[in-house]
Amino acid sequence: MTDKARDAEAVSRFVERFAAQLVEAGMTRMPARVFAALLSSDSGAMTSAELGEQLQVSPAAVSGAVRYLSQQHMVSREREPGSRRERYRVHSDQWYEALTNRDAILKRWSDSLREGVTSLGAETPAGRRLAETVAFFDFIQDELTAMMERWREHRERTFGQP
Amino acid sequence: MTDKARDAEAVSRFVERFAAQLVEAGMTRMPARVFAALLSSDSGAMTSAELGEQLQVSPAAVSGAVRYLSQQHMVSREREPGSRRERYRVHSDQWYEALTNRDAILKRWSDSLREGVTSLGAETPAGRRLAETVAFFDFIQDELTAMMERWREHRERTFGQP
DNA sequence: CGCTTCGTTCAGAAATTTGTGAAGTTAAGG
DNA sequence: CCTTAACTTCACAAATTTCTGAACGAAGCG
Repeated sequence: MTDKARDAEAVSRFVERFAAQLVEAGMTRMPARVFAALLSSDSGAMTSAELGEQLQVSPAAVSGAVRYLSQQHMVSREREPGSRRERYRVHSDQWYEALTNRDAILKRWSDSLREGVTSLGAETPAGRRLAETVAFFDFIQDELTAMMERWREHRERTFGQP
Repeated sequence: MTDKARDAEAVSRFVERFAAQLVEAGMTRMPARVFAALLSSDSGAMTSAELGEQLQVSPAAVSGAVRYLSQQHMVSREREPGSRRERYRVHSDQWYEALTNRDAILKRWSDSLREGVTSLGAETPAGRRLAETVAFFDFIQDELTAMMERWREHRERTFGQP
């Protein structure tokens, strides 16, 4: 068994294992696998063909997964200049990005809950519970922002330049 | 249309709307609907029969949803003493609980990633990326704990006793 | 103790989701 | 321009998930 083969096997084992964890946490399978594969590639970027081969799936499946992932800001696409190949990349601070984008979801929850407070009546017990929930989400939102800022600092201190 | 009927309609509208948001964020439909229903009830607790009626689903569906929700620590079960009815309850700090339990997931991710660092080699570029990801999650974990503590304080100041 | 009322579990039907193959689109290279 | 390579899109097949109805189990009440 060559070094290269050994690596491929180790990589694959990690990819599938980690992807399974992501799935368990609510992510769909193919995007999870693609993301894990990118995360464990040395360059941090792979072409559609490479992904298809590693994961043993069709180009169509890769395409779908990648579309989903870029909507979620979990990968970015790059065109290799002067080639029809496209590369999909994870940045090392990709989780940071992804988490930041959860803000949008929290915002919508807040809005929806606020409507609930109005329509159920701010004076009713249910209204009060919803109001408290709104307060929680607003609090979390502010805290998340601050937390991400601290991470950026922490990261620079620990790993060098941004 | 009586006051009660009007309320029921307004409640239902909110429940379905908010549940839809939860679904959009990855939650399964029935648990989302049950949770939203509990959240917008005045007492914060409902019986299986009440949930079934409000949501127009079978007892079996309620049972399944509730099982899921209590595994996720998003509702608690109460036995009404001297009755075969069971009540399912959301606490006002239920989100706090739920988020705290996400820690377990983060922990498993960290562990899985650490394995990845070892098996891919800490000196490889991929290994370094994974190591940075581990650092991120560990950071988040600590921050979450602190954040939840701050929320408890904030909540007491704003809404009165714990 | 049996009756009755809730709740749970389980097998299966229905609906949704997921991935494939094939056709379509865009853009590089001769 | 025409060819070819790469990705995307679409219709469909397969697998999975989700909810129901029915049978079962436990616990109060007469």
